[in-house]
Amino acid sequence: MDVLYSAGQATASDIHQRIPDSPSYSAVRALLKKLMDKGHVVHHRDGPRYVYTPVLPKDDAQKGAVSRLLDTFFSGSAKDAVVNLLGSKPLTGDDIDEIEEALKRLRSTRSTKGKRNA
Amino acid sequence: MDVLYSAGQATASDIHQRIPDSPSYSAVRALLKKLMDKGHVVHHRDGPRYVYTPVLPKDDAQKGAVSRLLDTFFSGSAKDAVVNLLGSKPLTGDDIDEIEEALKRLRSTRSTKGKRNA
DNA sequence: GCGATCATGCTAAAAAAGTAGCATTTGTGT
DNA sequence: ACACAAATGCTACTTTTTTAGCATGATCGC
Repeated sequence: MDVLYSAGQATASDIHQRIPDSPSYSAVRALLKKLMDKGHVVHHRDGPRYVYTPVLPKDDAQKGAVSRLLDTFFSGSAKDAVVNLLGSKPLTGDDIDEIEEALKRLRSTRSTKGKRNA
Repeated sequence: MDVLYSAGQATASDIHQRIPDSPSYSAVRALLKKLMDKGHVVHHRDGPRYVYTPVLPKDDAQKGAVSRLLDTFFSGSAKDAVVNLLGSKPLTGDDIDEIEEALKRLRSTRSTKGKRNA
């Protein structure tokens, strides 16, 4: 599913190739069939092969994944996660500016100005 | 493993209880034994039971998990993830202040002032 | 059209995970 | 000390997953 969400859609062999230490091609195909049965993915024909697509919209899956990560490693604190992210990867000046703007928007959204708590 | 990283350490029944839709207690115990064999967790006695602890330090596991999430849902962009996080959960004013400070520290670290790119 | 190639549909077998249950050990409370 | 509760060690069994392989159907190049 990670591959599917990352690529948007993929064929069986795509998926097999993009999984590090992946099981056999047979296993990947069997899994895809099971995911089809369970309704987690759909496929459509593209020439001689199937292209698989996740059913749950990416945004929804993302929400769940982020929430799980927050709970597991950041005690559910988005703030802690953000601070960690800021330190984990190099950001360009433009990146920082964008984040700054998002922060500004956040502040202006928060009730009336000057207040200190939620 | 999520439970272990979230709690720091846990007993078999802790883990069993904290997993939603969890398999049987037997399965959890069997899995823990396998994780022991593979060297992913260790345990020590605490009275009549075992307390399990992950071997890989939390920071390392976190790094891997964050990296995977970034790749799967944010094209590897920490900036996109941060912006998403800012919009996903309500933050207190203090939270925003802390993030602001982290941003400030980041800017001051980045080469000489006034520059626009990495 | 024809052969080669590639992906699928399917089957059978091996490997792994999940399950249940019980004997044994450890600790708790009376 | 004793009965009771709880967790482990172990074992046998069931279910699921993984695997390999082959026949069928679709596409591409010649």
